[in-house]
Amino acid sequence: MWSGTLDPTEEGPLTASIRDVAGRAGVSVGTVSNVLNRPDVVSEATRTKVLDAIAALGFVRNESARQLRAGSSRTVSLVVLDMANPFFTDVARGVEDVVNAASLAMVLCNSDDRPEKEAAHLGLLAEQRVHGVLITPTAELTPQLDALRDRGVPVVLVDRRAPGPHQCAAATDDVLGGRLAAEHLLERGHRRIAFVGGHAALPQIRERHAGVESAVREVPDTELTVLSPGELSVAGGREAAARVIGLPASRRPTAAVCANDLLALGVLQEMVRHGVRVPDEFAIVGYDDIDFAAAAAVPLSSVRKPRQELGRRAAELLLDEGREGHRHEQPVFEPVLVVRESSMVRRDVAADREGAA
Amino acid sequence: MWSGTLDPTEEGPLTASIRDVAGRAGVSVGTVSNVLNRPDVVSEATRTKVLDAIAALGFVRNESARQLRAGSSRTVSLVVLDMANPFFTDVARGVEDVVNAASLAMVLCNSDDRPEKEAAHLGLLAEQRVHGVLITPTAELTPQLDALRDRGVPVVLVDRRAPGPHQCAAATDDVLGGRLAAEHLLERGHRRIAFVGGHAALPQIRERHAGVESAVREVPDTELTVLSPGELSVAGGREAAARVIGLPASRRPTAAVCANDLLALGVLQEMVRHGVRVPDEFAIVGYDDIDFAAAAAVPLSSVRKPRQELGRRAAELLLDEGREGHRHEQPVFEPVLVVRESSMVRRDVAADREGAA
DNA sequence: CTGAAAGCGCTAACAT
DNA sequence: ATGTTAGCGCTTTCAG
Repeated sequence: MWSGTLDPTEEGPLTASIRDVAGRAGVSVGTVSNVLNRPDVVSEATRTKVLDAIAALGFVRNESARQLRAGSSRTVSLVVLDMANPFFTDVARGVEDVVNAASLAMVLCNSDDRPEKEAAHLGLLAEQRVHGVLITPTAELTPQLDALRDRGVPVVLVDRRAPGPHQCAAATDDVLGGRLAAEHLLERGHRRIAFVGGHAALPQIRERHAGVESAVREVPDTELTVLSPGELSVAGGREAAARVIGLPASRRPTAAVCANDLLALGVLQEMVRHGVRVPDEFAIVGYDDIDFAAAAAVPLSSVRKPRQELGRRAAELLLDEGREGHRHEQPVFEPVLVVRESSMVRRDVAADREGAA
Repeated sequence: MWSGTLDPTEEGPLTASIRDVAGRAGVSVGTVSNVLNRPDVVSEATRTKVLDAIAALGFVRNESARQLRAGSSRTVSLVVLDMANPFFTDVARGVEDVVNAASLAMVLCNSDDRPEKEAAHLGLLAEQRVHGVLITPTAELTPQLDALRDRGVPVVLVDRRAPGPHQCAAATDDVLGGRLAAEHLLERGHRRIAFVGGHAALPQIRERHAGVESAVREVPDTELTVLSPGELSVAGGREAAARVIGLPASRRPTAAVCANDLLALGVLQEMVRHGVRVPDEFAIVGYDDIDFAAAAAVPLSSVRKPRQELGRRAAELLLDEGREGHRHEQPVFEPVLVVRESSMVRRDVAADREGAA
């Protein structure tokens, strides 16, 4: 016999449970559950009865209860370094496509490039028994990530190479990217080049730096100035540019490779503000090739990464982790240099420079 | 007597429960729960015993179980129209600050301006018994929102006026915003003005349009051309600009007010691509004043809204909905016009224009 | 201060 | 095809 809490004549103000539905439809809870999860196994007649009751009561499944039973949630989490960086929202778009197609939900977490925030998020995600975690970690890898993996939660690194073979990662060849940017500037005749990075703890940044450095080293009589503004943002770029401008002319770089486009945009702004002509007096190459790069005051040359594809691939790897006989994969995408106005030296200027050299 | 599933000598590969902890610490589950939730009520000695067991087992609370018991989750959801629009990530930042301070988590959902996606998200959120929903709804208000509210889930509209007094909303005076933009262009001597909106169903867009229209109407011998590209994005802006360029010179507008900055950036790009000089031949005013507006090829004039503040305020209202004696509030923020180069006519050109008129 | 036990809503055996 | 029931992990009375 059913003894629900709801008077069947009036719809309760609060949430109806599966038992209320069963009561109203005159069936058992098991049957209601079947209607919800295996509709084919229940007769047409009772199914409509149940569906009617559901509609009448405004019943909505309680996901917590499902999860508790199932042991894990239907949610995949993407933890990014900077939600405001379009690079990451593009990655997120790729993730979302794949994850939604698998009828899972994506939740976006922002670590703000701060380990404490990252740790807090990972803690919550662990408590929520998320289905999997996609993450671009801050600086060094947290032990929390291993802990998660130990508990059986798939973890895939995004835009970051895996430190070992025991995990999946979808990354970009950032050494190559840095090299492409630097070689381009060297070919254009630049000899004093700046690398605008962030705090050097981030491996992606270190790799880009390494690429730039090795390219610059291969050419004689070159000089590399490294700048590390406080954050990888437009403000950080402005900060770095201000420092460049402050250098004595003899040591001042004539071009910069920036570790991302936000920095590049900031450098550009500050240069323009000080009347430094870009690219004639100072050339700039960004990194990521976010959409705004092409729309900048001076359209920005940039090292393009397959942003959505990175997210998609990472998500696919994550979903595969659950399957039988999964093998960890670590695809590395090749970046491509997109040359725009910010690094195109006009012929006359180039000639001047050669004349002076 | 305890009968857990874990051999106390080895740490289980899977998740330990509160019972395992209790077993290992030699106390009851109630006590473990107390250590977790009301540490002050348990003696120093047992507390450390329990804490040790927790550490040894790598125990992590199961949030689903907590939620099931509590009836609602510790999560607030923000549903936005376009995750890739920096306006919304700025709003999200404001929300996050408030929500985290209340030790709740924020999850960001992207409706992509599509009612079906919005509906799908709201459905999931209902199942998850979220603590509250902040939303910039697509077009007309979904019945689902009322349904959520009926179930006792607080809902606050963001960047959108409430249709009635029975809900909270944090909005901007978009009629004023549209008017500010249009008056500015009229003062600069423009008489044929374009309004670049999206599909006119979005009330925010309609209001901006209304503001522009009323300002234009007040001046004799003016003409307003309305363009409605497919989406409120950079691509949409390019599309609109292409249409403007296609108009016969006699009817072609000399300036545009765009419904958001992405559109404005698109218009700018397309104009530049066709050799139309901005602002001399075509002036542009955007809307939202996202950070990238100032960094555009031609720095963009824009109607500034308090983006983070909008998010913060909305989140505060949401949190207040839970409290005793809550009164619905509908703050309306005043936008401010920020004039930059994209709408500054050079003196000589202005003189030409006057001479011609 | 601690232990015992009920129950949140759901699913999946198992029984009918 | 449908009903019955155990139990997922946790919190919270209520006893002791």
